[in-house]
Amino acid sequence: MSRLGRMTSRRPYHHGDLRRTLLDTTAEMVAAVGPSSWSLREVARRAGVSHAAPAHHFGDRSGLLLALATEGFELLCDELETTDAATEGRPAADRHIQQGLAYVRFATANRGHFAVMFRTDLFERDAAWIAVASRAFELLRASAARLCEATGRNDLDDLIAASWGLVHGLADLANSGNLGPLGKRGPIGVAEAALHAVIDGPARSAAS
Amino acid sequence: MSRLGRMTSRRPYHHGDLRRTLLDTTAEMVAAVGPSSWSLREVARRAGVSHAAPAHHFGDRSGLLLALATEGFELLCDELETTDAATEGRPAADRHIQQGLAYVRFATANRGHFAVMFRTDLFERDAAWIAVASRAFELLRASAARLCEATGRNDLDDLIAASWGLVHGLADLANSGNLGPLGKRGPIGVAEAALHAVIDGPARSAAS
DNA sequence: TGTACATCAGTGAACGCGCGTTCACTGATGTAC
DNA sequence: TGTACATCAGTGAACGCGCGTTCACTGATGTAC
Repeated sequence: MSRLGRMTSRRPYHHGDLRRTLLDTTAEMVAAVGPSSWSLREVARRAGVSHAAPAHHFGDRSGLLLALATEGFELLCDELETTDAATEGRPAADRHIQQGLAYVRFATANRGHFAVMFRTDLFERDAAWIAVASRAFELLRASAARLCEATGRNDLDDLIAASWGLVHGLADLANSGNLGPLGKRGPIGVAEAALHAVIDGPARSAAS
Repeated sequence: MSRLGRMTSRRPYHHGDLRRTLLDTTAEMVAAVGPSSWSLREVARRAGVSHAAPAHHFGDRSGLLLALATEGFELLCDELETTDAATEGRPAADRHIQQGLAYVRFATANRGHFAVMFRTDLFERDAAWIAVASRAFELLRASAARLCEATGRNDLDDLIAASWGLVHGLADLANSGNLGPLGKRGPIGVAEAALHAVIDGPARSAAS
């Protein structure tokens, strides 16, 4: 087979956007096999690149994970901010619920990222990770604080813990396939009903 | 050094309770490095036994994980049932909150088990796993149902999803060290406040 | 427009390692008679 | 109480494998003049 005959398959020496490709491929692999069982070599293989190439962009295994985790928080912040902007003018309780749903939406749509973001045993936290993780937390806090102010609640920290725990837990259970019969409505549906049941109180939930 | 001089260190050929020891050791390792990064050989090493010994009791790697996961659900059921018995006669809301705290207590006290129980990508579900996982779910459902009946709520499924998600999420965040400033009260303290804020409603939480 | 050179991105061979599993074995225990 | 034998639990050597990392390299790109 002549090399000259193939016009389109002539892979260039430089990849073009290898960094991006490696992040995407790793996210896919992590979503499939978890944040520990993927391998650098397999990622490189799927990206169509020699197994030593990733080192150029991320240093080592944990460098790639750190980059993925950081990107995850950025995507989460985007989702939260977009949702916040899109719900402007609506009641604080509604908006807070929508923030929670944004969390679940992000987590189920980006399973690879989500599976890695909080696994600080797998990488060394750096300034960028801390900054963006804090930013995500602040967005959540702001939403909860708005709700507290609107309703006269004075249990901000408890509301944060409850909201975050609830959406985080449901996202994790959904991603690991453990919602069982509860999951018939899909992760977002379950989370929406659960948040209503708990933020608005049972009366409203029952009425809906 | 003479072998005859040591009376106590004469390790017997048979271990005595190797199965138990392997489960404990694996739980420790999983708690330390996650449910994928532990190795059968290291577990055997720590148990002071040849690396081929575990195969005798669990077949292979995933067999050991399945056993650990199943035991985890048994421990969880124990915790829930004990707590349920201990709170007899108290109001349904209190009892439901205590069930949630039992979940968090179990998850933080048995991190290795908890990290494995829902990871059905790592082992093949068998009849025993399904049975005991269902039993745990039924305990949760029963507690939520009692609360619904006592208060006239008709959103059982939503209450289950909210409660389970909340405690599961907080347990996971606590175990991965991501509760941040929220975690100052400890996982149980956070969960208790969050459950109050959401089950009793904010009024009571604020008053406490 | 052309040439020299620095920089960058990706290669491929080599390394050493720990792993899971298999297998024929041996030491210990329990049971039948 | 003693002997034969089956069963069970653990051994240790061997296998083949995929892994992460290192390293000298080469192809491609960009910049200075």
